[in-house]
Amino acid sequence: MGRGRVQLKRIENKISRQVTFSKRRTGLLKKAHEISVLCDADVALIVFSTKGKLFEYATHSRHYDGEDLEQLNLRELQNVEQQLETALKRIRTKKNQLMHESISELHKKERALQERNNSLSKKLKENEKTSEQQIPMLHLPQHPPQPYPCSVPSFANTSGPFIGAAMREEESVQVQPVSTTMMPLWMIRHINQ
Amino acid sequence: MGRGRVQLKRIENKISRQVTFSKRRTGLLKKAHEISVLCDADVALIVFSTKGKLFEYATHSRHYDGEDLEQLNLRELQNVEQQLETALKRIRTKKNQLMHESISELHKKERALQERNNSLSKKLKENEKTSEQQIPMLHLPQHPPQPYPCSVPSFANTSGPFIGAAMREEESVQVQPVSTTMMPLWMIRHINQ
DNA sequence: CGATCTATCTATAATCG
DNA sequence: TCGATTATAGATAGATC
Repeated sequence: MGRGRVQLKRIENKISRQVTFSKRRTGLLKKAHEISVLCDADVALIVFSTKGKLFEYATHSRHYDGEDLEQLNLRELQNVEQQLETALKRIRTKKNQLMHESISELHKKERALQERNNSLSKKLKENEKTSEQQIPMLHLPQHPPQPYPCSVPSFANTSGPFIGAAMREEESVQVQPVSTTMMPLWMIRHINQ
Repeated sequence: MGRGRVQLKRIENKISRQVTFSKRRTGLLKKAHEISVLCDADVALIVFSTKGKLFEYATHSRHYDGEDLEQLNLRELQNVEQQLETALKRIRTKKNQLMHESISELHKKERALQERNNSLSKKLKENEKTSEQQIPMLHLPQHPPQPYPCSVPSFANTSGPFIGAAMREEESVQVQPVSTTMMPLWMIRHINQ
């Protein structure tokens, strides 16, 4: 639109990319609003600029801040509570599974290294018999002989500081097919700010 | 667009509303895609038809289904877990507060009714002295004398079946100002399908 | 329902202040 | 960085199949 055909690729000129973003963002929000009104549809639209600035539109926005929470009746709250609990359970399950695998992997490596270590020591000792050189043993910090856990406990309060990292991908942009389970992960971050 | 100006209000004709929805939805998704590519922006767009059918676009979609969860590293999971926990805490706090208020309100009403009841009984007895009519006392089902709770316990597992109700509002649609805490409640429901 | 076809209406790229 | 302006590209309402 406007004076010249548009190539569908990143605008390299920073200035005009910024300008285009501003204009198209406005247009997009407007259209989102229009379709919601004209067609009685629920719409949620979230746009982040390259710099991370957030713009959004939503047909009804029952936020998670105190004031709007007031509006929710008990049944709604029970529903949300249930939903969040289920999500939390899944996240924990996955996290524990990953830690489990991680630990298992480390044990394996540890054993392998220990064996290697032993065989090296052995060879060294043999060498020492033929030479006069003394090479000190390497002492690795020793884990207590950890029993292999059947289930890893939940680590509810061990989260580190928020690292808003690496959620961008360069060329994976495309129209997604319809699915009811889709939700970009970074959206969740905005539940709590 | 097209042959005639558009009034920004719900299209009453069901057929053309449906058609318009289909056309504009396509356009909206396309524009969402374009701005994301042209301006290197992250975009998430979710549209529900009146009938609840879901359409969406997202620049990167790390879903919550098993497969994509695989991709998430521990740090990500810890973050999400923390976020969900915080959200859950707030939801519970609010729910408990509402129940608390509700109980308090009911107690108040109960007391008022009891007083009214007592005074009515009194009057009745006085009347009985002057007439021969016998009017039976009203027996209300009696609550045990409930102590006023300082804190209402959490009802983690009392949620009823999901009721996907009443999230629509007729005329509250408008472009929202930018905020970092916004997230429509109904989105959360889609975390767990 | 979708797809296609215009006539029109909108959005916006380029430009200037 | 912002608003206006304007020429055009693009979106789409209504109609037809």
